[in-house]
Amino acid sequence: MILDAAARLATVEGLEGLSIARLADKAGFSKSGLFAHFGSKEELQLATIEAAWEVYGREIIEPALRENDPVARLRGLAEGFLTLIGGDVFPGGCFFASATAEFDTRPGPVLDRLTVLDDEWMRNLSEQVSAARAEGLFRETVDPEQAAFDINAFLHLANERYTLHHDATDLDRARRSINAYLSAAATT
Amino acid sequence: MILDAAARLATVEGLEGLSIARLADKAGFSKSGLFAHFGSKEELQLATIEAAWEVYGREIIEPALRENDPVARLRGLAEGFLTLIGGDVFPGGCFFASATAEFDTRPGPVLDRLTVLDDEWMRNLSEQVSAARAEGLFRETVDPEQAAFDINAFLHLANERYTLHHDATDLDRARRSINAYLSAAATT
DNA sequence: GCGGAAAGCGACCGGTCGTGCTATGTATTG
DNA sequence: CAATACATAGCACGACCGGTCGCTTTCCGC
Repeated sequence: MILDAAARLATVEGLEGLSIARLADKAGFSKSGLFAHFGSKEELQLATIEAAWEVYGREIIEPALRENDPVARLRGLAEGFLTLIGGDVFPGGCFFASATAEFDTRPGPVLDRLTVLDDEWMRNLSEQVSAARAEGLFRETVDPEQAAFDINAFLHLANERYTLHHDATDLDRARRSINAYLSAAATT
Repeated sequence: MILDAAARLATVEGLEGLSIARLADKAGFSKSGLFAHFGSKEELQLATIEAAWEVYGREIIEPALRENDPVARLRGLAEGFLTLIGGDVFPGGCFFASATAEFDTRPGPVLDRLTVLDDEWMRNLSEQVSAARAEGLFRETVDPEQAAFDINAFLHLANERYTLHHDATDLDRARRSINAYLSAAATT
C-alpha cells in the first residue's frame, strides 16, 4: 500500500523528488517509521519500481499475453498501455517514462533496473511481431525490433502529450497510428 | 554563455535539479553574483529555456526551413533533430523532452512556456505536411496533425533511447521509420 | 582624476533533505 | 509473567537548497 502510493506520487514529483517525509505524510506514518522499512532512499526507489512493474504486469502484460494470436497480443499490449495511461492510476503519466527520463543520466542500481524492465517491455513487443511473422500474419519484410520501436514510439508520445494536455485525442492518435501500422504490416 | 551552460546542465540534472550553486561553480561565478542577474530561480529557468530554444532555432529549424520543397523541409527538421541529439551539445538528450517530462505535472510559467514551444515545434512539422499535400507531393488522405504526431513520436523515442544507451542504432531506427513513413505518404 | 553606478563577492538565513541514534509501545514466545 | 523481537515515533545531525544583505571591486561618463 505504501509502495503503491509511492509509485503514484513518483509520477508527479519524480522518483528522486519524492521525499520520504511527504510519502510518510501521505501514508500516515512518521518519517523515521517509514524509513526503517527501507534501509535507504535508493532501496525505497527500487522497491517502488518493483511495485509499479507489478501493476504493469497485472494490468497490461498478463491480460494481453492471454490472447490467442500474436497480433491480438500486440493490440492488447498497446491498448492496455493506453488504457492505463488514460486512467488515474498514475496521475503523472507512465511511471517508467517519468522515471527513465529522470534517471537516464544518473548511473546506478535504479537506472540499471529501469533499463532491464524497459528492455523486457520492448522484448514483449518484438516477440509478438516475430510470432506474427512466423505464423504468416505479418509480411517477412517486417523487422520485429523496428516494429517494436515504432509501436513504442506511438505509445510513448501519446503518454507524454496526454500527461501534458489531458486530452484523449492524443491517445486516439496513437490508436490510429498503431492500427495503420498493423494493417500495413499484415499480409492480407 | 551562462545560459548555454545552464541548458547543457539542465539536460543532465534537470531544469529544477539544476542548482544555482552548481551552475555558478561551472560558470566560474559566485552563487550570489550569478543570482543577481536573475531575480529568482524561475526567471533563470525561463531564460534557460529561451537560450535552448535559440539553439534549436539556429541549428534545426532555420536551416530546414531554407529548403525549397516541403518534403525536404520535413526531412531537414527530422535530420536536424537527430543530428543535434547525436552531438554533444546536450549531454542529457533533447532539452525540451527532459524539461517537459520534469515539469508536465508542475503548473506555472515554466510549463506554460514549454507547452507553447512544443506546440510551435509540432506546428512546424504539420505545416510542412500541409504544404506537401497542397503541392500534390503527399496523398490527400494524409492528416497533417497525425503525420506530425507520428514523426515526432519517432524522434522522441530515438532521443529517449539514445540518451539511455548512446547507441546510434536508435537514431538510425528513427531515420528508417521516418523514411518509410514519408515514402508511404508520397503520391509517387 | 574622480564619483557614482553596476557587478560580483562571501557570509548568512530559514527550510528541507536523507539518515542515523534512541526510546516507547506492542506482540510473540518460553 | 518475563523476556525478547519488532514496528513506530522523536529528535538531532550535517548537507544542500533558494534567497538576502552588505561590502568590495570594477568600470564608465564627466
